[in-house]
Amino acid sequence: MSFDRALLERPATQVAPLLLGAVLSHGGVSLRITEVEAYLGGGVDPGSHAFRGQTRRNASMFGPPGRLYAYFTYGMHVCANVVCSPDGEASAVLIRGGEVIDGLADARLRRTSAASDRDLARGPARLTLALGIGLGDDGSDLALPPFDLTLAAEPAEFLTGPRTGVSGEGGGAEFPWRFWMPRETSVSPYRRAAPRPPK
DNA sequence: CATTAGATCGTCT
DNA sequence: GACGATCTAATGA
Repeated sequence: MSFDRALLERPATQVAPLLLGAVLSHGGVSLRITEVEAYLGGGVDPGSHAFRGQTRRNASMFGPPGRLYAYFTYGMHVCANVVCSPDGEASAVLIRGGEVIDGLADARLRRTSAASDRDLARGPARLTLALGIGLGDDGSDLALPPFDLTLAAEPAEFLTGPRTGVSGEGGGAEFPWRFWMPRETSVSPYRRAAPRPPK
């Protein structure tokens, strides 16, 4: 197989740095992952979809590691996670950014609004679009076609900070679970969670 | 570069 | 009924 599944049987916070530099392929496009965020289960992570236990949407997070957790948000976007932790325990790593290294033509066709090649997969929703990942792919095994995930041979150098777009308790400095590779232009710009209007 | 508004709908309370 | 693990286009410095 394309990756050691046992490596993913750990909490997402430990798996996240291992995914930096890994290559994810789907839909004729391959990209080198440069930015991720970790989300835990067990009720310890207020920013996680699994914070209040299992629901229909987050069921994949509770499944075996090495599968895809894809969800729909903001009425129009799909985001992709790599499921971590043993079967029955929920945690996942959100893939936030990457550099397209193969299938540039296909990626451009799906991302007609991208201003430049570096924007093709810069941001979680842009990334799923570039790869052609949809809700129907939720639960797919990333080690099997049409997917492939190959971890980097050498551990990547990385930086950490607060997670992007997470509001409430999970958005603070107590959860510095965003991981990215320094000097990579495909890392998405940090955005604070949108504050709700004054009344 | 920075900030802002608007789009848009499934999910959970 | 409110709120998103967001993006794009538009505007101003």
